[in-house]
Amino acid sequence: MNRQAPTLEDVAREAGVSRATVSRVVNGVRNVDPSIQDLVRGAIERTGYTPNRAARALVTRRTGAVALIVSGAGDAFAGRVFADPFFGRVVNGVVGYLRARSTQPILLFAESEAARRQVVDYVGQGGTDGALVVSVRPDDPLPDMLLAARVPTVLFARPARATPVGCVDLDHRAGGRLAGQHLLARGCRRIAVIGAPPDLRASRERLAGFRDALARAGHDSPPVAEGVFTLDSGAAAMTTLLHDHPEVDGVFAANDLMAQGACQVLRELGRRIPEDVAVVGFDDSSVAVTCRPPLTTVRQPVEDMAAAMARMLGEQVQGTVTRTEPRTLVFEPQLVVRESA
Amino acid sequence: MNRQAPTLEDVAREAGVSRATVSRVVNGVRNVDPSIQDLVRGAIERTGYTPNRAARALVTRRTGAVALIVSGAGDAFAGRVFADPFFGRVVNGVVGYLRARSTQPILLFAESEAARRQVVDYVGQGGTDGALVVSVRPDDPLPDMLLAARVPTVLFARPARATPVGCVDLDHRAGGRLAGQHLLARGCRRIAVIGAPPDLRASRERLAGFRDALARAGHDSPPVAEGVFTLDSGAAAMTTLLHDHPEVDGVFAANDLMAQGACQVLRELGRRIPEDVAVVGFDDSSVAVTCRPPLTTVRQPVEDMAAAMARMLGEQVQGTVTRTEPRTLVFEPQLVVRESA
DNA sequence: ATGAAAGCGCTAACAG
DNA sequence: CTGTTAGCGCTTTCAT
Repeated sequence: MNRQAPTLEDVAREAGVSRATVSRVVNGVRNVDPSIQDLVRGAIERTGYTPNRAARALVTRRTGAVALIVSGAGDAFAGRVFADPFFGRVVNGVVGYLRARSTQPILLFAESEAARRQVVDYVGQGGTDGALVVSVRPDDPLPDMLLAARVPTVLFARPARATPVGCVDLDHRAGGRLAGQHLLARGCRRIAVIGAPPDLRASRERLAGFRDALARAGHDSPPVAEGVFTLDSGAAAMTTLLHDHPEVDGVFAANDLMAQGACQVLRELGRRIPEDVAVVGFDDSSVAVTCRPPLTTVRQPVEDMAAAMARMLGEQVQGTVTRTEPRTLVFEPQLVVRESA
Repeated sequence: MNRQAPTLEDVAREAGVSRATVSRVVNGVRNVDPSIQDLVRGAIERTGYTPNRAARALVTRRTGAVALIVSGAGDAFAGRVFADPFFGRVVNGVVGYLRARSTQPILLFAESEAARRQVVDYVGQGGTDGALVVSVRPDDPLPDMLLAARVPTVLFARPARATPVGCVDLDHRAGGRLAGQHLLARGCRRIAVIGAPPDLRASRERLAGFRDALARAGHDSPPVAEGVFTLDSGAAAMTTLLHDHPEVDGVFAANDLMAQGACQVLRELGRRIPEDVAVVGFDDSSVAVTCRPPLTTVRQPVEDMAAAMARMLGEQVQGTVTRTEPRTLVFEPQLVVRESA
């Protein structure tokens, strides 16, 4: 245990070559005689050499790691994040992309003011080469903090305030429209909405798109009950809706989790889905499949968006000096029809 | 953008002192004249200095970061992990403990052979000071790989093979017993079990404890249908159970997610919970509360266990040369009575 | 194709 | 209490 980890120097001595040569072999640089390569590889094997990340990062100014920061607020934040299948899809998308490029994805939680500071310090001090941020709150200060710390950053979803930073986003309005058209097409006439916090651009646009669709078909603007993306809040909103509009025959929920909550309430009250009330969700997260009945929903290509986010960051980090404008990549939603509508 | 990040040297020049003094101020070492401290702090402010993590880690041989590795297998691994509220509790426990010690918790996913290699490289090359591992599979090779790479490691749950490594675990047998006693006490007589993969020690012990309780009360060993900890598998197991034993009046599921699946099936078939069939889960994860009806369950003090795991690792990393035996810390489960039983 | 040498930015003895 | 001096382990010119 006392033995220090072997260094490049040790390997060089063992192989009878210089440090530089060993370094070249380790990093797969050409211009090394094949026989010497074997020699070195043998020595590496024997010594059990492992490069030292810190030393390498110090000179290359690169860590080979990228942070995926889930940012929001509240106690038991991780618990909430882990209860929402949406994040799983983001992580999968990012991890899939980064693995193939032998970059280490690192998941960080910024759940409080103190945590934000710690996280910004970590990446700002060169703990990673850049940051991918998924914010839960619209007025999240994290992106600005990251920018101030000169950390290459890409966001999932455009921030409320215009910020000079790359991001990927969805055409939420088109998604809302898709939901509205579908409900109309299957004959619903007394339609209601379980909305989401209107301070989120995504919430507003989903709702606007949905209203669009109804308006174009000559329908009134639907009643809206607001939730906060959780199952419980969806159930509560559905209860409210049913109380005020017992004759409702179609519901659009701003995400799948709330749609699931709505379904639970509906079924408890003996309403058949979709016969009595049709339900459309949003996201196409994993609950859309496990929900009873499986949800018809507006699919957000989250994995693709996440991968694109990682790719954008990669380009920014590689940073050919060409300082390109931070772009926003907008993806198109898609209606997935299952049983609930 | 071209300006190099300021270094200790720059700050020293700006403040008119030596590098060492600035370093002392930055690291809060005593023995620095207060007036000079102010001088230095001013210079830091003006230059916008941020310490370089790599340089610091290189000399201190410490990163101030700890990896929390979620290890398992399968496509869309992150998706599954994020669908299981259990992990959220682990993360919360670890994060809570580490934050207070200004250590950066880093979440890593080891979902495939390649990923495992990458992750072991990352931490083995000094990317973090140690690893906390939560394995999904009993024969996970990761702990051994970590050990071979000389990474300080602590596990959540004892591994199948004896491994010289610290871990925290639950008295699963006692937990099973608690569930059995409760079902018996509320008058259930035709009891069945939704089990979990028997290659997991935890599964076997929960079941053994449950059987214990029944046996002591003079009951036969209950029928068992096996699931894999997911909602779907719980529903499927419940369906099987009802088919083979339609008269069942009490069910013990090896985790909450499966219990929830069971509840869904039961309700669809018109069985009232707990009047017709009482259901007891395991874990007391967040679904226990959101489930309809809320689940009576065996609580696993996951947050405490996770914090203890982080603490053990901390002690190991600080490593007074005293090489203590790797211990296993065993926690006691607790019955939480809600509505389902 | 290989080696020698100069740091990367920081901490930690050791002097003074 | 402060400054000087060695490195930590690695990559990377620049010679050879």
